[in-house]
Amino acid sequence: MGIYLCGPTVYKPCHIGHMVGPVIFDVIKRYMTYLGYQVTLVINITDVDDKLIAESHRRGIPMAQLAQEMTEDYFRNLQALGVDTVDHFPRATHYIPHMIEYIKRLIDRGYAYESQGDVFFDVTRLPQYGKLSNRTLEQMQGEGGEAAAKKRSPCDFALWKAAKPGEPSWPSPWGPGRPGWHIECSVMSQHLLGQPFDIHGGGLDLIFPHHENEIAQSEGYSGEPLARFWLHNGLMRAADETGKVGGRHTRPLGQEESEQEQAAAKLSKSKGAQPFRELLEQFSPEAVRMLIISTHYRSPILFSPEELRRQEERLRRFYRFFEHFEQITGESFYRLSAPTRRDESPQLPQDDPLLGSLARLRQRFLEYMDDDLNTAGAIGVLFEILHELNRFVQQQKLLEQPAPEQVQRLVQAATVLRELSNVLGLFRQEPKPTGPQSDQLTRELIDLIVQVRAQARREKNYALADQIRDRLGQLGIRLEDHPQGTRWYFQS
RNA sequence: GGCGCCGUAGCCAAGCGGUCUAAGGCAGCGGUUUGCAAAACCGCCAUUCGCCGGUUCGAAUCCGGCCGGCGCCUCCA
Repeated sequence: MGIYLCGPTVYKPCHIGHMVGPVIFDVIKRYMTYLGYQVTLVINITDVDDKLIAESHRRGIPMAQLAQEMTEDYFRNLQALGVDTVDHFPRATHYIPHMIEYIKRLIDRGYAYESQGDVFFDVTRLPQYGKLSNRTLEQMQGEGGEAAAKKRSPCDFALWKAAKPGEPSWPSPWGPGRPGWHIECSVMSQHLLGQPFDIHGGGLDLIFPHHENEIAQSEGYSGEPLARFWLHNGLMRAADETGKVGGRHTRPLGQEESEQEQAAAKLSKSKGAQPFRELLEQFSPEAVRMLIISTHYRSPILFSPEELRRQEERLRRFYRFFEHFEQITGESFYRLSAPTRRDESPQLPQDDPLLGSLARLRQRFLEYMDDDLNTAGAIGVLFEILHELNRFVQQQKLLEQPAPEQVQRLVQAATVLRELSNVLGLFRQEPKPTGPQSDQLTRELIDLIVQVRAQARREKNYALADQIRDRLGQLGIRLEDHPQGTRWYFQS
């Protein structure tokens, strides 16, 4: 099974919006693999483009260097998020000869024409043009500006652009130039996955013109469909000035809309588009993954710091259990080995109250995933599983006096959580403390203070102990006293 | 103007014709527990799904209108 996702144009550091598609498709690949499919996942890198040229001129560095830097930024961010299921990251500039051959064939077949060193796709030759985005040539304005004069029809789009002085270029039968925006996806997807392949994905904003034009090129080239299924993810939007997440903005009837009430806007058009690596200084990558998959993939996601904090809070419920689990069993939850395939998952005894319940919850999780990748519903089930596990720990007093046979049942039950959270790419390793003050010295100093406080508590000097806890709390460090000792963590 | 999406509790969010007097989470409120907190556990927190009509034995779910929000319409994931 072949999947192709449109990746970034690497001219600026990527923001959180660029992470939505990769996380969703990472989950898709994980789930499909879990179901037993052999999946090849491709995400392309567009490393030649007008915006790259403009940015490289502005910064006074070669386009290739800019692209390399931004590609590395992109890879680092994907890695932080645990997106490690991608098989190929083809780069447009590595496919120039393929593209030239591809364009030549389109000209030969009468779908493209050369004009003053540019090559354009002739959309009038393809009656079905516009079928993906449900629009017709009559409805469209087409592109104005300087390119318009060279085109037969205003809706024709560039396959090859003649180089202007000072622009990076490659030799071609039509003179030195560079590829147009859409051609790399047609060429690289065909090269790596064949045509048609199974799923083509991208942001909702790419349906037109990008994907429409890919279809035109690919169908013009071979007469075959490009992809069997199209999957477009909702866009991430930034919350408004007030930081309010709610998009409804109810106000008393008759009251005028005030200046401040600006609606949430698309990230690329707002100041919410902070470089992703800066965001990671304040929030854990797992919170970002959680945010992305807590909404159905086709819906827009509202981004705000408040929302990410909420995700951190949700995750902490799981982390606390994992700590308890390790205390009880002596094993790390993160390293539990669990079935990696749906059909390898063992039958759990229906008559066991705990394990029978887990079996039903597991079933519900899978039903959600089968239903158009309802990750939000599936995560809801994960919380119900967590609740069952916590309840069992409480009822059996496993932290105080763990009976071996009950511990064994807990491990079996937790293995179900391990199996299912793997499918979502969650909890794959122990979370690192995040926050600007999370360096090692700080952590050791906090450990020291906590030890001193423990001594005070032993001496029943509760006034001092409480004062330390309060003051640390003011610094964003939260303490929890457990029978087994004190746990602390940063709270952003 | 054209094409399309959305409106569920204070907030986020699932639900897509009956099992919905609507999952799950955040926040909040009681209780168990705790030196006190926190966490965990027990319980509470939308008879109602933007508004108005219609279809149906039955609607948050389908249709129409209205109100409100958002995206795309040539280079944004």
